[in-house]
Amino acid sequence: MILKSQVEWALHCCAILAGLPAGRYLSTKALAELHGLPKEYLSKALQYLSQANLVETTLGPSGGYRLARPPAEITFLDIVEAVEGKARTFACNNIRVNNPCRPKDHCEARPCAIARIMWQADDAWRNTLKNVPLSDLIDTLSEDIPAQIWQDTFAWVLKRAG
Amino acid sequence: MILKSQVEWALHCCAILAGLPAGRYLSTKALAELHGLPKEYLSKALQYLSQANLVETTLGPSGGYRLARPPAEITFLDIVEAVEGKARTFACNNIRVNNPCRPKDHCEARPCAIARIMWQADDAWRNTLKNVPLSDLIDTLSEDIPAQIWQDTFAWVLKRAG
DNA sequence: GAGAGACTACTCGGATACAGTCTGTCCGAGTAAATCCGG
DNA sequence: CCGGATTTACTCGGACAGACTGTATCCGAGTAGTCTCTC
Repeated sequence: MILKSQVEWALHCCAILAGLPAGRYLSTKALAELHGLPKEYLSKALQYLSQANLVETTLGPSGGYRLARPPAEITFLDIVEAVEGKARTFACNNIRVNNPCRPKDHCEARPCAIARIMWQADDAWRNTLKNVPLSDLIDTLSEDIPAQIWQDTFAWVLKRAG
Repeated sequence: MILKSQVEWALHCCAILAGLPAGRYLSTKALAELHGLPKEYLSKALQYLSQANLVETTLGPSGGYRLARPPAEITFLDIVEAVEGKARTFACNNIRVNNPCRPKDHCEARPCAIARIMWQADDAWRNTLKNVPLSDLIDTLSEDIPAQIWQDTFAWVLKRAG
């Protein structure tokens, strides 16, 4: 079980979009070049973000994407779930009902104990992601990345932002 | 991203094996019938458990599997990792190095900030699973499942345990 | 010079192929039990 | 009746196909900007 690479791409793109001046858009083409990714496929990841109302789009020349909300109001979980879906990572198929010793009319009161535990772990995972807003990532990145590169990057981006 | 069904099967099988009297083995065939699963494929899940030294095997008539350690010393994480592998759920491809504004000789001091956060969530997930020993599952199950079914099941199992 | 209309070029979005993993199945090597035979 | 060799039947383990999701790509619908023509 491994998250699709789209998740990584979407997170990186959101980090860039979060640094855009208000009202500016950035195209898929620019985002793809910046990260060295296949433009057409990255487009699909951004579509997921659009369908989840995390980003807004504009068409035509100088069109592209921008965040639909301030970075402080977008969490990692929002982005991950937009790409991966909201389904739990553990699917319970209720195989306990196949137990030949179980009366056919027996009705289970609670979800399978195994599923409950696996879902607790899933909740822990999601809660961690839910507690990290996109703005936190920007703060961390601005500490990690040397100021020169940081500035150059956004100069590069602004030149392409419509 | 969803865990493979083998994980569910392995957990259920371990729960049954945990209830076996010391020294008895239970065959794949019996485990498959009990859970209504394809015997040959379930066998592969049990192989993972065997390779991880969670269970011991014996061949020949009345052969099968038994736990290699007391249930209190086997955690959910042990079982899940035996089947799914120990790789993190988020793979960082370091796409930040493709940034055209980054000097080619620049060496990153720390892992990508995005990866660090995703790995924190992964740790939270794993820690939850690590804190649930198999013995806890047995306790929960014996509360959930009506005593009659519980007894019938283990009578059924013992009849087939070699 | 200003405004309206048509044109163009660029964008996103969905529909379409390819690959890798998960799922499912098969058969062979090996072993413990059961059987049979001799003492 | 007892002990040992043989047979047997059952087990696990790895090798072999099919289905589904993830990956990658292409092309069409639509729009914002630009240019041109008219007033």
